[in-house]
Amino acid sequence: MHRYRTHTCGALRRDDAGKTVRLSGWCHRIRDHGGVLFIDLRDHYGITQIVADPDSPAFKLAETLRAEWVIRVDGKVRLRPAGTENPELPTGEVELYVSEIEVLGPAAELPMPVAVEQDYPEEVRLRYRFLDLRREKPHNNIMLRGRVIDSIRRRMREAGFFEFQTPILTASSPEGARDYLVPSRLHPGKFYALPQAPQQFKQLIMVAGFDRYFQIAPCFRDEDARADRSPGEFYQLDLEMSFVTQEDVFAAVEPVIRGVFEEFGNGKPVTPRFPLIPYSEALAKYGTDKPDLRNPIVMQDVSEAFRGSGFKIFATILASDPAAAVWAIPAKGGGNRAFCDRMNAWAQGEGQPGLGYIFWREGEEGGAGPIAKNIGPERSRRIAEQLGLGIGDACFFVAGKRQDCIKFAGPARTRVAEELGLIAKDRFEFCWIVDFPMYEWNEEEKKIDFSHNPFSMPNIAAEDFLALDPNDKEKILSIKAVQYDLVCNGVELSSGAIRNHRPEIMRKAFAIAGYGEDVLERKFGGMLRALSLGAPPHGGIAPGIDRIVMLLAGEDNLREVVLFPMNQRAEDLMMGAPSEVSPKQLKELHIRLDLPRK
RNA sequence: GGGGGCGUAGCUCAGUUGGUUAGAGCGCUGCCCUGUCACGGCAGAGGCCGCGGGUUCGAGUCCCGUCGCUCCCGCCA
Repeated sequence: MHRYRTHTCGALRRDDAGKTVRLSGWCHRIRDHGGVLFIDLRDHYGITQIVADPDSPAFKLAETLRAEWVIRVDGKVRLRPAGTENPELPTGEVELYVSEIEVLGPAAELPMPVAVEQDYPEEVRLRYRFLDLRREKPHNNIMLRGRVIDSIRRRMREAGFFEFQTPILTASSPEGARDYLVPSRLHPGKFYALPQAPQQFKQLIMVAGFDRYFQIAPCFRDEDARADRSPGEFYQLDLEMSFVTQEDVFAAVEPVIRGVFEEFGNGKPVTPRFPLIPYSEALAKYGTDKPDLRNPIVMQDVSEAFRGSGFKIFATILASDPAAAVWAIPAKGGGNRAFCDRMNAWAQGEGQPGLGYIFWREGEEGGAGPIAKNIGPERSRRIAEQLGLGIGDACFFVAGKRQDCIKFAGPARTRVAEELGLIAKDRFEFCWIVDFPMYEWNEEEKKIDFSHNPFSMPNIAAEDFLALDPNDKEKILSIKAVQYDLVCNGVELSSGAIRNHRPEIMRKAFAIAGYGEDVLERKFGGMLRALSLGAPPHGGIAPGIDRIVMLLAGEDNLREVVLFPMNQRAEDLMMGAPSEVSPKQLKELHIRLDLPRK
């Protein structure tokens, strides 16, 4: 007989009755009736009921067991007495009548219970993560994560991709997020950086001729956390392909993502063909570049209905600024004053002056509410017509500079849909956001900046781009990059691009953003040299593994799908990271501390 | 760096307009209980009410500060 077990705690069935077996596991729950005692013995695979009574030689020891002790039990499998089977358990038809118990790992009083489904504070859960992970939900989430990654690897290999490892200790990169730095012992005053993403490496892999790269890649960024953004480190399905257009990347990635969501999405419908939505259209219709398409509300520009109207606030805004607009958020089924007032109060809570509205009800086809009174029935009827609204519906309005009002209209659109219950929860709605602007205007520094990743290819002919006048601000700001995002249910899953593989275009692109040749050489010299020695056109994308698993697990916090997450302040409460180091270690690294005074 | 929420027993939480000795459930200790599966019953231990200061005859409760956790903004693909 094996030292610890002949079966797992999820294995025994009716057919095993009569066998003498050995199980090991944790005491999940103990029910001591005095004369008969039950232990639910738990391991990774399941739960089996152990029974002891005073006739058993193990009874005395059994009475001393407590929750979460690890024990080994020997005994005979028997059918449970008729009427006492537990249909909730796969092993519920049988039980193990115990003859011998060995305590393998006793447990002190628990800082948090394991066998209870309840919410516990993050601090306790993270400090005792190993206990938290024994619980069913966290345990299953982590197993789901592993299965998702297995499936992704299989799908990527089948699609002709090959997995590579890229360095963890690398060079600090000038663009993007703050780096995690690692001091060099051999090179006083110099530092490695942990990669924010293997961006340059994967491009170099393409230059090296490997054609199709992927990696479940750890990425490190020293930025503040959010619920959907882990502090410090996270994983991406990083991939890159040579000789491809944007369409080729979509055609490669979309089936992998869709397949994974269909495989692990518990039957929830997945968008059959991910629609392409230009960035500017996404902002106009949904008020965000990561729209939740489960929300059916589509916004529209209704400026014309307010221009020169009796609603002076909006009319004045429109008259005073050619860039101003009035944005409409239609609210089907929201046609009552209570709802409209509630939304207005919400907007005020968000620091807005309010949220103007019209609603339509029986007998007031010309619209009700203060705005309708001011603009008159003709104009409000035109608005209803433009947005396809009728009796029982409402419409909210946001006015101002386009960018400003979109910033608020997006959350308002979400809020309206949530309040009215318009969001179809049980589905995965995907889309590609395309045609991101290449540059944006930096108002503070009065200069042109890259709006995304500087490695993206501009979406105009090479000769036209090279011929651009760096002072032609309007033309430059209108240029799109071959850059795209993958969005699901309002969560940005991924960002990618067709890369700029032409050194002269790269030089021009950086020059427009105000970077001289010397800066470019210093920061990206290696990359430029690689691109000047025979680089294939290439592009890729990097879907976030953690966010994919988060969506599939139905969680709204990344920490629920990360094995050992750090807290919001980027501390590992269990391991005690970050920690101070010895003076000797610092000396070796040529580092002297200069701590902030407190 | 900024804003919101929270902080009471090992854990989850209640605690009235400021008023005597701060409560409940789970867990823990002891006792009872032979078919439970969130077993049940009786008894008990366990509190710097995050910390510091203030107002008050009196503060878990009100005010100020501070620390911690969390959500958001900034930041971040």
